Amino acid sequence: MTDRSIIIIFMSPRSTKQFEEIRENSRAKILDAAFELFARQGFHATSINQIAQQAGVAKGLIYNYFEKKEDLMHAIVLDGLQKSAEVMGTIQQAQPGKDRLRAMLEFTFRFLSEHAEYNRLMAALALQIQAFPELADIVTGKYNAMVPMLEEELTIAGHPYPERHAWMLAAILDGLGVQTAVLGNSLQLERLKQELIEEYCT
Amino acid sequence: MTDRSIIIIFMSPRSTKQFEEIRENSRAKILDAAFELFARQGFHATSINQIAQQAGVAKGLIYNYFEKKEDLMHAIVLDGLQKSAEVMGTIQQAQPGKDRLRAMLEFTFRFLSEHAEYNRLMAALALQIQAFPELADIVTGKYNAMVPMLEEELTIAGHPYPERHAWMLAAILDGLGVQTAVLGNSLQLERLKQELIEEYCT
DNA sequence: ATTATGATTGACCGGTCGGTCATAGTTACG
DNA sequence: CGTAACTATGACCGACCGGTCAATCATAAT
Repeated sequence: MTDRSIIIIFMSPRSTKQFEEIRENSRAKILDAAFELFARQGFHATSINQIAQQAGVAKGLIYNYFEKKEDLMHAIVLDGLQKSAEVMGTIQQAQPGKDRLRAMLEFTFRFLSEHAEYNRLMAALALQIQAFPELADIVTGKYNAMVPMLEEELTIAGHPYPERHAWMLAAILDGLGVQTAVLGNSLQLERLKQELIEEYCT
Repeated sequence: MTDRSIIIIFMSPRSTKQFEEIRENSRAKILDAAFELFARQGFHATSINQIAQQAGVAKGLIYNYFEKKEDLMHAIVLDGLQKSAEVMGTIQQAQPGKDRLRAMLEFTFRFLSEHAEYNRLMAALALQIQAFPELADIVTGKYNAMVPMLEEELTIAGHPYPERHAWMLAAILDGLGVQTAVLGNSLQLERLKQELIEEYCT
């Protein structure tokens, strides 16, 4: 058994790190293209050829990085969930109650306006979650975690009906997701945000 | 030019009325199948062959009744919009203000639980409305009409912040649509309805 | 039985789908 | 330069897509 590191150092045309960079770059190009097309047209209406073209890459290369078309969706969704989980982590540093509630609302509204496409993708996924069984538990889990979290913050904030308004707030945020997807930027998100903050964070 | 009615009366194997019944029956079978599959799997994930099989009909027959696959979607959506418009017409008979608001909520919640599939179909359509340009104006029109209508009722009902809560209420109802699609009947719609009524109709 | 009428069928069409794979391209060492 | 190690290509595959249409079926008056 030869020492693999020596083989790599002495025989490989590029360093491991160089290959990793190349791979990461190609993978990102493919995921970006797939994300944009899935969000705009939906999963089934988007073909692998389209993704390859948009990414500026040959079709076959996609299958060097992802086994099936479905795996593109998985990677996109999991990436997004992880990023939003990171943000939620930083939000936990805010003072519980009205401050944290405000931070959540600020984040959600910024997300709605800056990442409308991801929002649309997730909404479409939610409606067809049974077609992506490997994502089903994760997504429904996030859904179910939302209401109790809001209820706790409302309680701390001293809201008179924390239970009732927790699910209302959750439904409002989901509904805004759909409405931005349908009506686009004709929705005055900034104004709505201020009114929600006034209603729940003052 | 021969008299066409005489030709029909004396030469046709079946009366005009019989033919109409046959056509209406077949059309309904096809639309029912298409509706169920579109709602469950989405438009692009559903093939004409599948629809034909589910309807118990040959593929070719579908094209006697509808020019393109898209037209099936159009017919389904327009049928649904018309039915809901009829219900909304009867709701207008209720006393403006809290009574009418309650009637709207009762209808919406009954619709959510009894026609969850149609709700899911419409939500999915809303997210991809640009793929059905002929429906875009109609659907966005319904969307835009919702908030002012709620605002008027809230005003009459004497709500302190009718404008703010009109869009909140609209968002809540949209959000519940998504949530029922994702979480199914684990959502306790009846309880949520009672709480909304208590919040806005008492 | 024949006929006219319109509903119904399913083999068939060109095209596109997701996915494969033999081949080519790129680079850095010996 | 030749070779090793890996990325990248696109022609190609069988399956299935939406859509067509000549042929068949069912009926009821003659």
